[in-house]
Amino acid sequence: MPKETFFNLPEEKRQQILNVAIDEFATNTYAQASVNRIVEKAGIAKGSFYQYFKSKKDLFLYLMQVIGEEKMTYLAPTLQNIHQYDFFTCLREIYAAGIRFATQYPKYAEIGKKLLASKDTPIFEELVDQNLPVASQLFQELLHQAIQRGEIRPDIDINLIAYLIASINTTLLEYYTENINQEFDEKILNTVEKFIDLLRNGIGTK
Amino acid sequence: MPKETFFNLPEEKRQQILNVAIDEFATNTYAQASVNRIVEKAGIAKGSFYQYFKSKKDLFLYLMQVIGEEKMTYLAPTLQNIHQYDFFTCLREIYAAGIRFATQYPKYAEIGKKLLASKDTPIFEELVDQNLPVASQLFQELLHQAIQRGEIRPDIDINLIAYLIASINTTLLEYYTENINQEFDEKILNTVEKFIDLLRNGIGTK
DNA sequence: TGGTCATATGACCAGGTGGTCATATTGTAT
DNA sequence: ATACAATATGACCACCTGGTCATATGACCA
Repeated sequence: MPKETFFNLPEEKRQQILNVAIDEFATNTYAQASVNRIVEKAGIAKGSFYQYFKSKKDLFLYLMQVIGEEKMTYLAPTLQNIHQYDFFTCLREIYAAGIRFATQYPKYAEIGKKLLASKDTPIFEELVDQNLPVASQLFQELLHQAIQRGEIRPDIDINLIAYLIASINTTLLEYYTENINQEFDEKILNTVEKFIDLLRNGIGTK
Repeated sequence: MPKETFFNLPEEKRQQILNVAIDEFATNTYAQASVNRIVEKAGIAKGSFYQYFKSKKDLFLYLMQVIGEEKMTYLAPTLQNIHQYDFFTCLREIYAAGIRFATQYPKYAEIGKKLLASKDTPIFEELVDQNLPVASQLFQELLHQAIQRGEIRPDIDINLIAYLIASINTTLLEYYTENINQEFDEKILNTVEKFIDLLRNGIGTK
């Protein structure tokens, strides 16, 4: 958590610092991101930075919290109605929410991607420790319920499929940020639809 | 390319240096890997390193070449008989070859994974420039042929599915290195089979 | 005016990085 | 034994890193 000094800052300056930090972490890994560059771009003294944050890690963890909360506002509506829909509808909604989030905050998505790409680094462990519900676990639960309701073949490997579905989320995002920049939601969601169809005919009851 | 001096080295010493380097790049990203650590662990002087290699990049690119060649010997048999089998058999063979390779040389696989995880870094561009045939392109071609032979629904999005299939390769590998260390080939290949089944019922002609 | 307190500052630190280079050591051919 | 080239060496370089700290600034209050 940032120090009180940071929250006492005028709104404008605080946002400026956060924006610069977001840029830095969206462009570089946690390890490669540089406090020196951040203070330079933000136009503050090195010493000031350490009046606001305990450390580079402190800033990053705070950023992750902000991003996480923001993402939750996108996911919450879906997660609340999760029992009203069948598995594939849920899945589509979750993917769609993720894509809307990434479209709205591409830099946040980039930071998340960079983080996932750098597992096995200390900062990653620290984050999942305090942020237990990894995506894959959510999908495992959904799959389990879907099987009980007879929506999905009971002979699938839940762990594997959940892992696959979770990673496809990232992959779909990557695919679109690489191949089709700035396209409209419609076309993106159309692709999600295609993928869900593929998945349904694969693991759904016929 | 390493300097001639490196290749004049006695076999044993040369291998020792390579092994240490492989360890270093399997444990760290290219950016995080340290020449200082390498020379220390290899028991050679810093100056000697730069008698053998033009730079850190020189060593890494050479390593990638060695790894690439090694992987090709695993893939070559499959790629040669590529026209004799249907799409899904080809796919299974390619996945299987990849998994056998990763089982045999887990450190090579780790280096490859680290590299893929750090796209958008200069070294990555440099590598794909001289190493054109990215996996996804191979799958695109296979899909195209399979559609012409009527093995696959013609209405799929080839780009997307190829990208998905390519990335699943990495994902499957990750899944197994994370969840089931040191299992026997049989079980791993069993999972590949499951996944291919899933894919077939999704995009195959019924 | 003087005192107090939160904040701002940048020189500085120890420790790392990739890379260089003058010098020392070795092997070999004469 | 001598000469010459190939190789080995580690002190050194400039530059970077995250983090510290004594000092300066300025706002508010008495």
